[in-house]
Amino acid sequence: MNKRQVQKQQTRNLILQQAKNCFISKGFLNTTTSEIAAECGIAHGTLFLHFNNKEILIIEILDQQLEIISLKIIELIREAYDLKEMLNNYLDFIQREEDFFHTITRELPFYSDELRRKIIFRESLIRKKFVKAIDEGIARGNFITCDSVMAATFLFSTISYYLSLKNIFVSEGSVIAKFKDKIILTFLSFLTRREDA
Amino acid sequence: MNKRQVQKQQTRNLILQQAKNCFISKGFLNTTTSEIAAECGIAHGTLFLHFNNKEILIIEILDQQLEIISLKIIELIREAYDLKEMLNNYLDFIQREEDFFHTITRELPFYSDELRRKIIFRESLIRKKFVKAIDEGIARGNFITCDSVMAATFLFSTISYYLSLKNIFVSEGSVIAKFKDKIILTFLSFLTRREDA
DNA sequence: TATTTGAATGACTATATGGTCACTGAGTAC
DNA sequence: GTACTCAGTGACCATATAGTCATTCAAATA
Repeated sequence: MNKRQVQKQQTRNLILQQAKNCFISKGFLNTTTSEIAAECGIAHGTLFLHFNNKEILIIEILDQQLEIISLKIIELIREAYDLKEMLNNYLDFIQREEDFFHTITRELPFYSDELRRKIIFRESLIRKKFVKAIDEGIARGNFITCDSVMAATFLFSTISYYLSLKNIFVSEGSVIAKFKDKIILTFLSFLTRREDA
Repeated sequence: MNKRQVQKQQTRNLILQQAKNCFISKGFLNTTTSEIAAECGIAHGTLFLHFNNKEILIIEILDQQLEIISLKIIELIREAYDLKEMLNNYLDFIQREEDFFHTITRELPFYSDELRRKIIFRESLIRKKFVKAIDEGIARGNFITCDSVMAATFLFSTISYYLSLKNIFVSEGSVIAKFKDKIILTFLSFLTRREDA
């Protein structure tokens, strides 16, 4: 690569980096291309030299982030030895990247079909692990018999609910931190079969 | 009321009526004031003669609708003799007004604080009825002991989830109709204590 | 009938924002 | 060293949309 190509690559990376920061803190919908350019210290027009339009930029960043994040999550889940620990690891991770998840969850209903499909696909991979864990619990007789897919939907919906309306529940700090224990406890009490009492 | 006052009132009502239709079918955020005016067959400026700004118009309509709807729901719930029937009545009603609920649920995270507070408040009244029903079930020994508020959150989150992402689950028709039975069945199986099997 | 009132008009403004393009100047190729 | 290339520029454009205001004309009033 000659000087020019290196420079171009650097600018491209700079845009991706700054855009990611903007998107995470303000959301995809509320970040303007001018803002991103300003944040990078480049001209507004330069941005469109590297990315034909805003949507393409968003998709590239989202793809990148989703890939990284979903792999990490699946890794964390795999390390767990039961549903409780899986949930713990999962929620811990979401908490660490809460701004990102807050943005995605809140804006999801407004994304283009393509963007939505990408997000839902990644989530479905993670969700499958939970469904499998529930199925195993049922097979072992530890959990009540129920529709495991629907059970997972109850779980993921609840997490999404807290994430998307985060501002209602906490003025600052993490919603997930605040409700993690209760979510886990309640969900497990839903599933767990008790003979006693 | 003289002719002028009558005319003014009629125009005002016309705006409220048409704006409501627009808002329900397209959402509050995606409906423009010009559209509403066009739909009413009045000049754009006339709208601001009756409502100082868009937000005020939205709030008035939302207040109206929420009041009507939440009273009806509470009525329907009261008629039910157990949680299952409550849920059935509740979901039937949501299904009938699904466009409205779809819009509200999807856009909620983007509303102003005031708008959000109004919606959440109404929902909380309905939610309380369910919490109470769960508490009674627990007291009677029919339901497992659990955090009833959290249990209700799982329920309402799941309903919101299907409503807000409706387009993913059905290309046309009602999401609620599609998932109603499964939601009820799963939620009840979560709560119900079983000694058998 | 003459004067005042006020509902309604619609052209206009202000602002935001995604995207374009003619131009510049440093880097590259010969 | 000269001609060419292309990353970068920033003024500009198109569009959307909430909100304003001077003007109009029918209704109310005296």
